[in-house]
Amino acid sequence: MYRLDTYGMRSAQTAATISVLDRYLAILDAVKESERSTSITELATRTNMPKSTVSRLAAGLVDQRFLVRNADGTVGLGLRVFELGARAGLPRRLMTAAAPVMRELWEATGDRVGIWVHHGAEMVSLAAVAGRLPMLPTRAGMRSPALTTASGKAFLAFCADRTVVDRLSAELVPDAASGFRHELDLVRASNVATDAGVAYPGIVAVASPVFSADRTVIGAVSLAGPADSMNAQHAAPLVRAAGLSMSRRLSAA
Amino acid sequence: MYRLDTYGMRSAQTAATISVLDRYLAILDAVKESERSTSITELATRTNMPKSTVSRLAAGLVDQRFLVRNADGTVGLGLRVFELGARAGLPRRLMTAAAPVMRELWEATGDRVGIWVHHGAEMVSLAAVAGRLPMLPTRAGMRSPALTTASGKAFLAFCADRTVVDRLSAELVPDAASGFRHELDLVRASNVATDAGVAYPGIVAVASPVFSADRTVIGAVSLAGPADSMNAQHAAPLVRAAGLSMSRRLSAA
DNA sequence: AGGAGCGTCCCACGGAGTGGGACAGCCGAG
DNA sequence: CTCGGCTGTCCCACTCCGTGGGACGCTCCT
Repeated sequence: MYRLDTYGMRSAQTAATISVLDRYLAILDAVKESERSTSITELATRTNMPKSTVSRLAAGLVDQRFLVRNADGTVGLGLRVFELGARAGLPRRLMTAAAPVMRELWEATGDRVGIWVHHGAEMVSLAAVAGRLPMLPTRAGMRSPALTTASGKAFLAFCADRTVVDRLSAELVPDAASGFRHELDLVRASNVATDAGVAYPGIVAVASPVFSADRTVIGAVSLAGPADSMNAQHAAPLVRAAGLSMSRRLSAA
Repeated sequence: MYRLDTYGMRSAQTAATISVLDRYLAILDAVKESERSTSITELATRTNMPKSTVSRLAAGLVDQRFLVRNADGTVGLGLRVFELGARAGLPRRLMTAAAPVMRELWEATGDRVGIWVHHGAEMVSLAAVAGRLPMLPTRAGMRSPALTTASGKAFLAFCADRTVVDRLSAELVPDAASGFRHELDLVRASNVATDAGVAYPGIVAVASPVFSADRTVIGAVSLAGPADSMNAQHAAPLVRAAGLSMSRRLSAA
């Protein structure tokens, strides 16, 4: 394993040697990705591994209850991943700090409230409170593109790591990239980012960054509602206040 | 690897060959178990592995963001375990079915409400409400002994798999075991189990089973409060109703 | 400087993981 | 009933990846 393959390997292929861990996690991811429970054969195709290997590895994961085996032979995510996930430090701290604030925001607006953290090219939802009106499936563990969503922009605007922003905006054509930079400037000035139906048509979202004690962004709080009933201008101060409040509570603890 | 060691291995030791997966998961568990973030050396002692091995394996887990590396070199659980955990099927379905009911129960009583599923000799908490936000686990992933807690007894009383009950009650001295069986009979008759300070001193808990569509128990809902301010007799009907309501919602979806 | 602690890296060794293929069970079609 | 196609599992020779003692570099104390 290991990042550098000391001997140059010719030919395309995947190469770069795959460790056992990669295989196990590929299986877990494949299971996660599929909405319902998954058959071994399906996993084999999705992960590009021999069926026999998947069978063996999956059996190991089942033994450890990272997967559960259903009566029909398919597998789903097991209890153990839940136990682990529920203990992940950063999400927990953010969530406990955010919970009461999210609720206040929800009571004040009735719209969908969510908290997000950044990962790669996406934002990962930690928790969401459903709004009263039309619902896109928003739930914990869900991902949304960082570049286009309000929460993503709120995060990126304050992201200290320039390389992250550069890498993401590299996918844009030059003038879109400069427009994007400009937008981030505005976000920095106002502490709120907005998305008016770009990421999800008909839905307006407003988001504000959340900072940890050392003043680095760790996520964003967002408010989203139908374009016709929600007013971004009106919501902005509320969301900004929520972001600030979460940051304060996070530092306090 | 594999369960049966075909050749008898003499001497004590651990033996029984340990697979890579076991090692990885031992590390994850060790990290989970410790409240705060953990050093590599500490993990090495806790898991009984050479430091060098732990370092390498942990690095792999960090690469995959199953662990996060803090500035001081310690590690904690990463975002990825959270993402996985948030998608585990059974907990999710139970939680979404349970959330509104838990909230009602909380509003009616003000006491601590939790839902639990069974695993081995313990009950695992899926979610606990102290605040008003549904779906925000206060202390999810926590474990309690199945034998002594209200939720454990509520589950065991209806557990179709006799071997589970037998195996657990095997640890009791004979007359305690028969007393336990008798108590389970009462639970079956009333649909509620009670624990008055045995598992946790000064705390009274009442629990009721939750059934899936096929009428098998999958967990329990519990209500817990301080012994002096909570009345088990009074709470019982509410908890029983909550259990029924959850079961109904679970079958409906 | 010296020492004690940490985490990482190196690399010869060997056992653990690999996966093609045989196999058994379960359907629905012929 | 028998066939073919579909599952998931098991076997086992081959080999490659994980192993871990020990060297190393680092940061803190004393």
